[in-house]
Amino acid sequence: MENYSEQEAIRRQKLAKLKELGVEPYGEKYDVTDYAADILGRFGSSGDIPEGQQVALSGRLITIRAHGKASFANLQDKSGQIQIYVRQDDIGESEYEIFELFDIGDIIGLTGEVFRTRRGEITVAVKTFRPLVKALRPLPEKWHGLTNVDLRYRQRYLDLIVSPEVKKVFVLRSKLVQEIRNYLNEQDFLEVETPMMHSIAGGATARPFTTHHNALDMNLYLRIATELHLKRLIVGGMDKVYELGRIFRNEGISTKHNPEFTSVEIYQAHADYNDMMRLTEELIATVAQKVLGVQTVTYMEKELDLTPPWPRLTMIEAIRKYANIDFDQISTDEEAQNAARQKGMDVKKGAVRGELMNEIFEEYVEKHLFQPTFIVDYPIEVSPLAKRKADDPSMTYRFEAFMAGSEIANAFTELNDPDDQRRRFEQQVAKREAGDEEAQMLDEDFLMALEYGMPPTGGLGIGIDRLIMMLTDSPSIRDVILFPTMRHKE
RNA sequence: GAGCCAUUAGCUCAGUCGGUAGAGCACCUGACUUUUAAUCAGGGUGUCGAUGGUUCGAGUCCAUCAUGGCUCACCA
Repeated sequence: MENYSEQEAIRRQKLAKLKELGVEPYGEKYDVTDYAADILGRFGSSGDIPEGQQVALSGRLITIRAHGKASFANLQDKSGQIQIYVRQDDIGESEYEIFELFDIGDIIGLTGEVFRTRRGEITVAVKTFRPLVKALRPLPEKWHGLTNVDLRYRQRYLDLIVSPEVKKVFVLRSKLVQEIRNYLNEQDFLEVETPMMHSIAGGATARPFTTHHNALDMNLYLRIATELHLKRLIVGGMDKVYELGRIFRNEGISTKHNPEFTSVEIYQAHADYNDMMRLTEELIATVAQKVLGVQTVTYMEKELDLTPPWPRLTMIEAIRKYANIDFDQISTDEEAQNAARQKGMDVKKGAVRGELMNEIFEEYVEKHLFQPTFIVDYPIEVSPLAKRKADDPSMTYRFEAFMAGSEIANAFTELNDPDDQRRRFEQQVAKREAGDEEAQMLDEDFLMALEYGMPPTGGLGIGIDRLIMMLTDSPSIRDVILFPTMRHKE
């Protein structure tokens, strides 16, 4: 007992007392017929409540106001809270004695009749009740709730109990994800599941997590993208597929990055990146409309208008506009290096035009892209899986969508020339051998698939967590991930 | 990985110049049968993140470490 805090010890004493009185503190399933929000909705904010409105509900006691031989309390269930009223005269002395052993945090089931108090609050006058579970630890304070972010993430269940707005975000997340699926399913896309453990981590430039399979004595990577497997399915004739699921990248943690995050990748044969742009803006606007009822949301105190069509700007135009550099006038690596140096950037030896273009874009342009914007046509050096533009072989049919200064989607007309793909992989391997741990690996098996022939295809990836951030006005990715990655605490 | 900040009761926080630890909520005792941040009277429940050091004396000063947040770097 000496390890328990005073409050825990007292709760355990009450637990023992309940058992002494012949009451099982960990009750069986309770037959619930009503939920708090439904009851409140049924009777409105004023007016008489007819007699005989019987209800049965269960939930957690969130506040208790004892007045001697009667008590008020608030009961919280999945729908919200409702006040309950317990009177010794109504339930009898021995039952009231049991009720007095309840603490904030306990879960009980009860039946009663709905009435309106003098002050007008809809309340359930309890007739019968039963303990369902005794809480052995006290809940966080009712007024300030749980604000210690460390505890909020590590003990998310407490955050959910005491912070309705936190719960609301995760309910919205669930609905938004469901609507993404609905939208894609209605468009005749097929949801598939591909391996999460890869022998080659491909489809993105990122450092993977590694693991090991004992029976096969084989090292495996957790996937960093779903791309290469989904394209194999396109080769296989599954013309419209998507996968919505977890991706793992062994990189930094920030308000925009969690080591595991959720993406949806969508592939459509006989489509190109223009089709993917339309799909992106329609998909996002539609799910916002369906779940939030609007296409204009507030993010960080600014209006974010999701209504299609979103503006399209080539990367070269965007750089000209925000960084005042005209890459149409820059054709060599040396000229690009000079332009970057003039901007005050640290230019690596041997940096090439396409990489510098991308760096300048990320440094000077991205942060300006608050309203949803498509940045179109990316340099080939940073787009090893995208198809080369017919009219400019240094550029690809690729776009990224930006919202609130963050990249939320990446898409291209897929590269389906296996020989070109092999050369691009080989360039990545060379970068890798030069020490770039994020450069891609050569996936021979994927190249073989391409050699069987992949039809012209548009592919799209959307970062679900970031999209949810924007749609729920959440400043940190940890606000939209129930259990964000945390350091292990001793 | 770097810089800055934080860590005190179950929770939210104060703690002055280094002098034996404080408040609100929660909790305990008593009163109270329509309250609602219930009220009234009483009660402080603590390894001051950890370990060293300085000092007669450390929550407070110094060092190291741990955890978290923010910013930067990396990344989506």
